[in-house]
Amino acid sequence: MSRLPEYLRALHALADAGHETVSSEGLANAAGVNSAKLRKDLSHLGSYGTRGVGYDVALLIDQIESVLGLTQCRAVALVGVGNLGHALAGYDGFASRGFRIAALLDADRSRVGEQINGLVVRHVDELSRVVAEESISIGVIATPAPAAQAVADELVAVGVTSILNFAPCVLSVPDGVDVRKVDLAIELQILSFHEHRKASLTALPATGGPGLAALPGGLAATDTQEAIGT
Amino acid sequence: MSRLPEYLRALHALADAGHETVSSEGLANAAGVNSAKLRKDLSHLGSYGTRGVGYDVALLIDQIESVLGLTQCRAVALVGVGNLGHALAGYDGFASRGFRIAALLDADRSRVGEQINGLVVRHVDELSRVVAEESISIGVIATPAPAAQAVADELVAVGVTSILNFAPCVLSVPDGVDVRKVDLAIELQILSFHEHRKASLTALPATGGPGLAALPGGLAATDTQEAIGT
DNA sequence: CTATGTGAAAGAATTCACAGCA
DNA sequence: TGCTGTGAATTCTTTCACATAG
Repeated sequence: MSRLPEYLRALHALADAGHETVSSEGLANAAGVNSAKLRKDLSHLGSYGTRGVGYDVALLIDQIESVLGLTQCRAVALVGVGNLGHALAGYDGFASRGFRIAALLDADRSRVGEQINGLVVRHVDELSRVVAEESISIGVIATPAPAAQAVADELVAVGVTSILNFAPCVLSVPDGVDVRKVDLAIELQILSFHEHRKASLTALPATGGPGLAALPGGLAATDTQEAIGT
Repeated sequence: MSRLPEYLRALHALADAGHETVSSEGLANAAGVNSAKLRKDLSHLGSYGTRGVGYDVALLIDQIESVLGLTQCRAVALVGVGNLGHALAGYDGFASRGFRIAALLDADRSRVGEQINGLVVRHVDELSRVVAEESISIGVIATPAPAAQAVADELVAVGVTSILNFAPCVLSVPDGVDVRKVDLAIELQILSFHEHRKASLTALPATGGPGLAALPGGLAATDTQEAIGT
C-alpha cells in the first residue's frame, strides 16, 4: 500500500508524544484510516502486534522503514529551479524524512551558479556526472511541462529509475522506471468539483427520490457523484 | 473519478495542438490511461462522442469543465507563506486552470505586509473578512504541521468547505467539508520503496519459483510488492 | 468499417465479524 | 477481557468483448 508512509508519519508523531505502544484503533486515527484497513495492511507486512495490547511503536517504525528502504538516506536530484523548484530545494520536510537533495540542476544558464540552501545550481549538462558522484537514485522534475519529457529521458539515460514529476504532463518511460505525478492544479480541480456538487445540492432543497434534479451540465446529481471518487 | 481533471488537461493540450476531434485511444494516451477506462469514465458523464469518429475536443472540454465547476474562476485563500506557500503564491499553473489566489495569510506578523506576485500578505486574523470579501470557497494550508489543525478550524469556521492540505498531518473537519492532502515527502517515500524493491530483485539474480529470497525486512519479495500499490 | 458505449467477467480493495492469543 | 490477525462477504474498479450507431 501507498499508505505505509502515512502510517510511518503517524508513528513518528506518536513516538514524539511519548507513546511506546499503540492500538490499531489509535494508529488508524492518527493516520486517518479505519482500523480494519490498518490491521490488514500491517498484516501484509507480516508485522506482529501483540493481541490485547497493540503495536510497539519503535519496532513498527523500524519495520516500515526497512520495507520502504529508508534505512539509508537517499540522494535526490532536483531538475528545474523555478518557483516550485526553489521551494522544494528549501523544504526541510525532505531531510527529516530520509532524503537529501544532492543536486540542483537547471537548463537556464542564467540560473546556474545561484546558491540555494547551501547548494549551487548546476547546468543540466552535468547531470550524468552528478548522478554518478552522488549515487542519486531518484529524480524530481519541477520544470515547465514542455521540458519535462526531455529531462525525464536524460534522467533515465543516466540511470535514474524513479521520478517524481511536478510538471503537468504525462511522461513516457521504459519499463522498470517508476514515475509518480503531483499536479497541484488537479488537486484544486477535484476540490472544485466537490464545491460545485455541494452548491448544486443546497440549491435544491430536500429533493429526495428519483426525480433528483439535473446539474448545470445536464447530469443527474447521483451520476456525477459517482463520476468522481474521493 | 478523480481522473476528469487529467482528461481535461490532455484535452487542452490537444486543442492547443490543433486537434478538433480525438478518439478514446488518442485521448487515453495523452492522459496516461487505457482507452476502456477512459470510455467508461466519459460514459458516466453521459457525454456523447460519435461512433466511428471520436470525441469533439472543444465540446468535451466544456462538458468536463461544467461538471468540475470550472466555468467560473474560483477564489482561493492561501494560509502559510513560508517556503512552499511562496512557491504556490507564484505558481502560474493555478491561474491558467481556473483558480485565482485571492488572499495570502500568515500568522507571523513579520511576514504581514510582504508583497508576493502583486498580493500583500495579511494577518490570519483577517481571514473572516477576506473570505467574505473575495467569495473564497477553497482554502490551501501551507503551514508547518503543528499549526495546520488550528488553521483548518478557522477556515471551517468562516465558511470554507474545501481544503487542500500540504502540511504533513491529518486534519479533522466536520462532515460536509472536503480535504485533500498532498505530502511531498510521502511521494518520495513511495518511490524509495520501489527503488528498494528493484535493488533487492537485481541483487538476487533469477531466483524464480517459490523460494524467492527474503528482503532485508524479513519479508518475501512478493508479499512486499503486494503490500504497496502503484 | 470504425470507434463508441456498455453489459458481463475478472480483479482489487474495503469492510465485516469473529476465532484465538495475551 | 481486549485487541490482533484473518477468512468471508461486500463493494468498487478495471478490463474484456461486442452489439450498435454513424
